[in-house]
Amino acid sequence: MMAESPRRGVPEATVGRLPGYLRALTELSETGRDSVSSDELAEKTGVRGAQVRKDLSILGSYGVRGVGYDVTRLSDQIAAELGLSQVRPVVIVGIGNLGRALASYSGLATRGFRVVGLVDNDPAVIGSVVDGLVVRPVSALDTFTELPDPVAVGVIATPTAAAQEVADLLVRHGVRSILSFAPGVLRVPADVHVRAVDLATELQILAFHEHQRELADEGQDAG
Amino acid sequence: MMAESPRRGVPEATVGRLPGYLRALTELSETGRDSVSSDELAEKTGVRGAQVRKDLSILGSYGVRGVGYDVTRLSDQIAAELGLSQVRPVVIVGIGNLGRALASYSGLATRGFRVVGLVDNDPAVIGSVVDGLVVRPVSALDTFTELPDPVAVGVIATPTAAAQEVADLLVRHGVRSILSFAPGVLRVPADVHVRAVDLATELQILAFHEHQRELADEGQDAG
DNA sequence: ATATGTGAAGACGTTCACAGCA
DNA sequence: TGCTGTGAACGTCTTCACATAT
Repeated sequence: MMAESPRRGVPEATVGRLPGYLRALTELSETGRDSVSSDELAEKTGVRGAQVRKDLSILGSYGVRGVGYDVTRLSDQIAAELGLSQVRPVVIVGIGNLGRALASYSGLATRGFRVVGLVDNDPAVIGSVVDGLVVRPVSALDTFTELPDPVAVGVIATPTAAAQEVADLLVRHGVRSILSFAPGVLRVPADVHVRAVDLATELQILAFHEHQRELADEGQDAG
Repeated sequence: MMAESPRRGVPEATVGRLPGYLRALTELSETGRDSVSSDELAEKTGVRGAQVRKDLSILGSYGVRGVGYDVTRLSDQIAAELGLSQVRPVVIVGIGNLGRALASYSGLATRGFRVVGLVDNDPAVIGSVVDGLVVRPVSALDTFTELPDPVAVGVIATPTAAAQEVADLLVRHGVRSILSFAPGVLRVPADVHVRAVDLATELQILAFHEHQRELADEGQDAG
């Protein structure tokens, strides 16, 4: 009745920090370091040492007491946990400035992904070459989703008005992970994962804190 | 010694949802609706009704029992809470594809912000016009930070290697809110707020869940 | 001596369930 | 009757503190 594997269900909060650890470990590896302590890893990723240890212990990781963690081994383990042992193909829909920025972002290739498709519906853009790939019409989505290794992640970089339609299209083509840069909630089946990044939301959160400081300053001046 | 206002310290989780509520309310307002229930607002923002009510009660909001919330009034109240009663000036550093995408994103103007400065260090880019603004050299940052209404938020859209340097520069110019699109942790004084958006991190989190489904599928086939 | 791994405590966030009001 | 506002229950995440291992 119970699971027998060393760890069951990595907490979402931990999952959110794994990419940061992985990035720090990659940097350490490039500078030739082969061991790192939880406190140093914490310092490099902006969390506390105890948090790092808890996170890594959830993965069933083996550090060495009195020494630290083996950089290469831990790196491999986190990559495996994130499913990055295989390179994951990505398709970008909407090749405006944002789509272009994403297409040419080298951080993707170095961190487990490969952009295999660029799609747009603007005839003026279709056929142009961006970062070595020809932009294809939306109708060509099959090309990328019917491969033996089908596209895993769809990125929506279209105007807001088209986002839901594109999401529906991606879902119909079997894509189960979507990263959207459009504001608003996308309606998708329960087995599809969506992450949304919204610039205005981020700025508004910053504005809130800015505003709080203003209130605090006023309070001090006039209190 | 103690605050007397109706609410002290809005929880960070609530702050993170306020922009979503605001967006939904703006849409409702545009379609002429003047009242909305917590359940409807919840449905439009992807949270639960009880969550909406809890969040709004923290703001000291007045809904009407049996009826719902007044769209305009609630909208104004959330905008005020987020410090959006005044338009906040934004400067974007790094005018590549990403910087351009941000500069021409209409969602900023409609949601409380105004891009007042574009800055780059590439002579080939300096002097060009993007979305009605001339790109200025980094040395011109003073132009935007020494106004009577100084720049509130700096956006870092540079390559990774330049991000920390730009952050230092922004801080030196008095900017206390930074939105960074570069991977990695920026080192800033404690009174400066940083929010980081990293594409690769988002994709890796999606990859994790994709991977989990693969494991689940295998387990079902071979279990 | 040094740094991991982890139970226990504490802080934080969400959901329930219903009293209270229109 | 309908929907808000909220204490209380519940669940999740973080931090502490120290036993444990090298």
